[in-house]
Amino acid sequence: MSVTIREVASRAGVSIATVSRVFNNSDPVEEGTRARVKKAATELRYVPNVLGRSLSMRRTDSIGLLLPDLFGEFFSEVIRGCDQTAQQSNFHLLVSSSHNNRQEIEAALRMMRGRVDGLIIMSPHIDASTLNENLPRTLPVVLLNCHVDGNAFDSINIDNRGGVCQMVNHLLSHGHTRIGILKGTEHNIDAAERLRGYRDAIAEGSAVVSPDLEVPGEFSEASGYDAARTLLSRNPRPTAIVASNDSMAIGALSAIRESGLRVPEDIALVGFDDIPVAAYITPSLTTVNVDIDGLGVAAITQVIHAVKNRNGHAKQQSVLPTRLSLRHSCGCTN
Amino acid sequence: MSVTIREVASRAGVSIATVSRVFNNSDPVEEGTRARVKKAATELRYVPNVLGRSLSMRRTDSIGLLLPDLFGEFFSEVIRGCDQTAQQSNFHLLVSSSHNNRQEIEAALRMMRGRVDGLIIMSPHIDASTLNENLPRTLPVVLLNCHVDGNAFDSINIDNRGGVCQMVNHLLSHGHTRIGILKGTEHNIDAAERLRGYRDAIAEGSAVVSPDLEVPGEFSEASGYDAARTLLSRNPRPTAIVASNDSMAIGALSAIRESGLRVPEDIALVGFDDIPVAAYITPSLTTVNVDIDGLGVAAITQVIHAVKNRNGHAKQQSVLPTRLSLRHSCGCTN
DNA sequence: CAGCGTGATGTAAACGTTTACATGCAGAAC
DNA sequence: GTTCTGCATGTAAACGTTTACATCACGCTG
Repeated sequence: MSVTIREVASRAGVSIATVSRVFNNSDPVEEGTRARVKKAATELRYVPNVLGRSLSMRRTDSIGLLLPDLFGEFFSEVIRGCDQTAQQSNFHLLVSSSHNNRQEIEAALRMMRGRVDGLIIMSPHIDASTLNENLPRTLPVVLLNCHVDGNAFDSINIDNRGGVCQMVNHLLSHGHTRIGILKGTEHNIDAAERLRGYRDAIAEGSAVVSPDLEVPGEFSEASGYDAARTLLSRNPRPTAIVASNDSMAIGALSAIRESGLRVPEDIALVGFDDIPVAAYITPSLTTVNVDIDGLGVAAITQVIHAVKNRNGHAKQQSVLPTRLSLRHSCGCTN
Repeated sequence: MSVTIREVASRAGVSIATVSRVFNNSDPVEEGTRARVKKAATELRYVPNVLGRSLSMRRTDSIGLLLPDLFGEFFSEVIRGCDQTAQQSNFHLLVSSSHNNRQEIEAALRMMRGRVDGLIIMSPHIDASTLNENLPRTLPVVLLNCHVDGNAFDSINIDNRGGVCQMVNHLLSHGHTRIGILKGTEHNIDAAERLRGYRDAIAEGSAVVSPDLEVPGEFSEASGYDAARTLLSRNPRPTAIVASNDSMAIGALSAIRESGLRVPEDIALVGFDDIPVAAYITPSLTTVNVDIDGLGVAAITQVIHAVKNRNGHAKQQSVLPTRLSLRHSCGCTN
């Protein structure tokens, strides 16, 4: 029942083409006519219908964002980074989350189809064939922390392995040789890469290698708490613990306290992500810093670039570096 | 360049109407024709264009979600609750965030127009006239934690005032009479209501009333840290601190520790929201529990109900109750 | 004065669907 | 053998825009 371009045209005594021209500044329109059209439009409270516009122009000015299950501060930051950057370029964000298996992702991909000009996908469950089968080849896609082979798609990854390597080396330099890890969610690519960094650095540093030192978890505070209790019951006990993310580290800290041990005096503890709260807990958490906000910004920038080039640009795979945020929980004293 | 219903029709040797009927199960189609159409569609990898569909059907199957600046775990939870519930009803979520003044909100409202069948708005900067001027009267809207007079819109609010009242009463029952508050972001309705709860309970409980005990902040860990330092420098010092949310409480905890005081022995500390991390910090944080996820679920449920009734239903204003999560930081020992 | 460019506007065909209505055809009822 | 009923399908008009092309008036050039 909303007012259309036709009603504005008839009230202003012009054709619909002229109204369109006024609203898009696409062709010169005489000053008097322009004023009449504008007047008619405001009187009728006319707002152009985006659907008709999109259908005609074959673009939607929206970017889709496919996320896994949301938790913690991490995704707030990603979404914030994406949305702000998108807005600056006059794009909108279509967010869809909680896709935890291939079927759900395929459904989500099909849903997005036609609704968006480009897509950012952050999902551990995606692979190249799923993408190729469910997406038109002309749709720009940026993969965020996905594990997809080849260079057919733009991708941005965090240097998970490198970050953990650095961190383990740091612990080694503190003199630790028996270092445990609280693993992240199974089949999650971040979790797998962080574990790989741990194993590589442990092996290279000639520290103790033992399956007993690797405990499963799933990125939440609760699972960090449980996993740490398991690790603390090992004999001999590790003298340092690497948590696969900060939330798990916070859960672990609680478990360590409960068992009567002190951090970092009796046991060192480190995390990954550097979420804001990491600096404020006691002891402050040594962790691997990731520029989360920057991740979202980079992804949007890249996908918009692709949209403007009609996906004809050279695809680019990049890895975002990480750096250590050294605080107290590892035994550093600054 | 994507394949349309017309190409499927011609390949299957039928009219476009029949193809549409097959895809929508809207009218009976003979088994043989149906099979031919399906075959042609899969061969061509046909996917119906949602824009054409929406234009014709006059619905988009999307719900808009307007949020203020995102921070912390809170909004992740809200978005998660909304998205999951929306998906169950085959709706999508169009998220737009970071609207911190009236102009940005109006722009966002206009952007959403035509793109969504219903709208959830969470913004401290909204008022009834802004809504009426920028939205068609037929568009279902649910206001989340907004401060809009009258009963023209559906709304869901958290019982901010009641939650803080309960909490202050609890502190009074611990024997505290000099209780400070770290205030939330200025002009934010949640912040204002929580402050009101504090003042009312303090007055009613005959505790110390003083402007010195109210310190400004803005809902982040950093501002909680700063505000707590200010409060600790008061003479006499408060024996209990109410933070306007958990993030501020965490910042405050860090400041209190630095000053050499113990929580809860020397000073009690409480928060608001009950974000997951609250249970895992040391001492565990006594806070006002809000069913964040439930907030999103309720909002989506209500807006979808409105969409299905073409916004002709009786509007409903509801207040979500809160309850205390008693842990260690207030001096409780369980 | 013929011819021509130019600026302002209108006309109508896209864009990809859904759907009311029309058509055709087979079998049943009379 | 009509007429009626009902099913399967086709036709064409929406839905609300943008835009290529056509039209027309006007002033300028040669």
